[in-house]
Amino acid sequence: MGRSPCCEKIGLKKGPWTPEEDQKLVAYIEQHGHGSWRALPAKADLQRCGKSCRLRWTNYLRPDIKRGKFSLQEEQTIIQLHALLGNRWSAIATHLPKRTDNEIKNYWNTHLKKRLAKMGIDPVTHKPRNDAFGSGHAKDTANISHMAQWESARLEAEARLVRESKLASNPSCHSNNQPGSLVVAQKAMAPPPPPCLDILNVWQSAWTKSSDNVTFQLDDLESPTSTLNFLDSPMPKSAVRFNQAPSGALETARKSMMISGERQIFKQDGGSNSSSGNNTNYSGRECMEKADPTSPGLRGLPPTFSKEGGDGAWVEVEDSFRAGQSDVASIALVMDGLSEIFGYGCTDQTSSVACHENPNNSTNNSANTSCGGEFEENKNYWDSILNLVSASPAGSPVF
DNA sequence: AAGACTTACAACCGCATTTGG
DNA sequence: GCCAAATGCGGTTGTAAGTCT
Repeated sequence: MGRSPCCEKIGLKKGPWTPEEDQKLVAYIEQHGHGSWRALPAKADLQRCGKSCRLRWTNYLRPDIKRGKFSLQEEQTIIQLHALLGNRWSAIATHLPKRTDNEIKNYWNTHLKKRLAKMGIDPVTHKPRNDAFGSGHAKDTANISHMAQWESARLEAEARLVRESKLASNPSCHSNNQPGSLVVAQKAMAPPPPPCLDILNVWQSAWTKSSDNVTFQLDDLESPTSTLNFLDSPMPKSAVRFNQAPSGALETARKSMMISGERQIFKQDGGSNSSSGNNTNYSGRECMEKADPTSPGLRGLPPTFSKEGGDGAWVEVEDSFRAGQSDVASIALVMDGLSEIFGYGCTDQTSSVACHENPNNSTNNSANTSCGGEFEENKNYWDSILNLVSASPAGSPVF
């Protein structure tokens, strides 16, 4: 299907916006709202395409945008969320109130990425370079990068599911508390400890050492003989198992991972070529239905933030929340396909699941004791992630 | 002082996804 | 269900400002 240009290119201005143009755009939107972006330029007497107007508004002119230097906390948030989410700037931006995805992306590319690199940390994997598997061979590097991407996706999935389980277990939020998502969530509760937490400590230390708390002291971090106490970052079990994954399950998981829309989840899940998904308590479809925001259990959830400006804000919240729920559903599909790949079927982790499916079950509690070492070890990590999520001033439901 | 180089970031491009007729 | 428009998103580019030589 051919794609028509977003606007008539001829006669439309490009490049930096002038104050007059800004004024016209702001005045029009304040008076009428943006409505259709495509129709806006003509109505606002602007020689710009609608897309350009939209970008100018969302990235620069919107009144609820904070500009200026990023704080230490903002930097740490970006780093931590980037370790979880990768280059998903819009998702990261929802945790940084008044910062746009474009601004965060630029800041990452021009500041944070370089600093991490100077610290000897791979900004893609968030792991120290020249570690145990840093052989330098291109093939290995590619594998590591690939595995890191999957690991990142998995961490993201787990964070979402844990959050979902929190919601599901909160009776004040759910009129009908459904155990399904909890079961699925608990199934994902044993991630490897990420190195980013140590990185953040170093980051904070560098800020603290900084004389004026404004200039980052890279010199403190550059020495190859630094005493920086990075984790050893052993190859995660899941990553090791990655290469052993059945190709069918891998392909299903890959497809699921790409999915973000509910309709496509249906298509994929309902398709006859689905080659996995029989080893979880709830199928992706079932979980997706549970995650449907129109379902009674989720409909009662109130929006968690609002802003001046009326309906548009609420729509954003609703959309964000809906996206989060569909992501939970897609993750359920992923879990179907990845349970083998990422080792959820391994003894200790499934034990953890069993431990938490029924907290009142004494057998399971004892299982928790015996198998819960890893679970407990990672509890702090997840507390950190959840604190980060829940501490968002906007309280926005990103996951 | 001037040209080369670097940095920072606004803006653009194009693909993916969603929406509505 | 199909199609085109609208919108979202991430990667990339262009350029002004700052710094270096």
